[in-house]
Amino acid sequence: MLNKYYMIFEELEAAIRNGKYPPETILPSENELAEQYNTSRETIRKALNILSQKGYIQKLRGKGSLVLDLEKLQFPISGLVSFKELANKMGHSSVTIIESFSNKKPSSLLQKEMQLRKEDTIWEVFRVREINQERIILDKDYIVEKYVPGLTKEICRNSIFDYIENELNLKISFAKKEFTVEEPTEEDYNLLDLEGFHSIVVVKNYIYFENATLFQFTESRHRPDKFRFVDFARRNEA
Amino acid sequence: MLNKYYMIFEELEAAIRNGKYPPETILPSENELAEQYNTSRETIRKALNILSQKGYIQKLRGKGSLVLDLEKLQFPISGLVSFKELANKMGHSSVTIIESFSNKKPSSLLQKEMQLRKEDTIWEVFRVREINQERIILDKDYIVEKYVPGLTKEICRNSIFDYIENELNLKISFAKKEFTVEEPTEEDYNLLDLEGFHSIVVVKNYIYFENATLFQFTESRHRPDKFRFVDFARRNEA
DNA sequence: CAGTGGTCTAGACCACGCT
DNA sequence: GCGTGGTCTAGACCACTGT
Repeated sequence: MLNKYYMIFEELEAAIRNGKYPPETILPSENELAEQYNTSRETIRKALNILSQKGYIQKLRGKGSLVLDLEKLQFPISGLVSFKELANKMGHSSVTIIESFSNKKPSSLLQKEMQLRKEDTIWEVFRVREINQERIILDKDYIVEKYVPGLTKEICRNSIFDYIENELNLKISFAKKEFTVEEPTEEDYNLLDLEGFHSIVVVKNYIYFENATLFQFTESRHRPDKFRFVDFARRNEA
Repeated sequence: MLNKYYMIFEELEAAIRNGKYPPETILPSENELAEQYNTSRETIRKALNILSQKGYIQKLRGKGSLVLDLEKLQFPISGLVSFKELANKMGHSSVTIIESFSNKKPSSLLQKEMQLRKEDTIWEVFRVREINQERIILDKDYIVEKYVPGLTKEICRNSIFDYIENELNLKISFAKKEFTVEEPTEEDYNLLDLEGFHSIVVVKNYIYFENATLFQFTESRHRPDKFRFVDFARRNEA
């Protein structure tokens, strides 16, 4: 990003992360920051708002911006993050196995759910994520071909998000996520290491571009013992 | 709220919800809205940003603010919502049963986790939520007495959040939520209707006031078949 | 009281989409 | 070229916290 306020956010984020501004301390005031970064107060406030939304700081009227304790509140898991990005951040040794890769007409259910035209085709990609030699996650991706052309097995072995954003230069913007718990299917038992488990966590993801077109539906099936989702929520997201 | 921008947000939200601005249409431009509401464009933009964060609209450069399909994206479940608020919105017939209500010294684990002083005491409230005559959810609340004095069984039968916000006039600000799946405990089997279920969804909630003090820890244990969590996430929360 | 964050303004320039 | 949203500014006034 080349925005001033986003760059300032990133600098402050880094400064908090590397301990320049430790938890329980107060950031320099908005006026001071405006001087330091040679900008206006409103621009500083945009940067601080992002920090606040992400749970880095709490603003205190008349006092300043309090740095929150990352240990207690942080979570690289929230928001829109791909498995690749996540595994990297967590430092796990992980392997992705392509179980199947095909281009087909969508099922009528999927066609309805993704509001596809009759002639539209999709990439169907099933991937198993192995962590420490155990098959933990089954990702079933359904991607609209006309929006994401040229997909290959090799790309799926890396990161589909990376391909979309850095090769195709398309901008992923928002997603609806839905979490439920179900009984494992035959497929789950075949593809994952589920000995002794009687349930599976299902995360359905509807993923949209900046222009509000739905281009991908992903069903992510997690072995329950390895599933953990952490979220930071503000009561009034003003 | 008496802020201009928040009132404008609420009006626009209502207008979208009651169909004045249907899905797939474009809102009046920021300049038009600024005139209509007799305010400046930046103030309008603050209102629109809230709509955007909540998944009501998608801003399209050069075009306008597109109204998104609530049916597809909405979910009164995200964020910080109490069971009471939720049950009301969903229109379920629900009953809250107080299993236990006591004031005690916290366990050493809880004392550490909530950063309490030696002399601090807590309210410990166990509540079972019954939906359609089935005991579905066990809520275990631990509330710091010095911050939330005067709690009673009767209040717990209604809404603790309501008491805190409207009687004590304290402002709940943010929370960290953590979702996992565990094996049910003896307690779960005793208090909930779990015949045939072998897992339980555990939601841990750390809840903070506006001044960043942690005043409540809640462990919410859900029967897996009735659990559903929906989230709307933007990739860059700017 | 001085300093902090919260709100609001009026105007500027830019990048983008459309026609 | 015109209208859209995206960014940025310089300044104002308010509410709150501390001394």
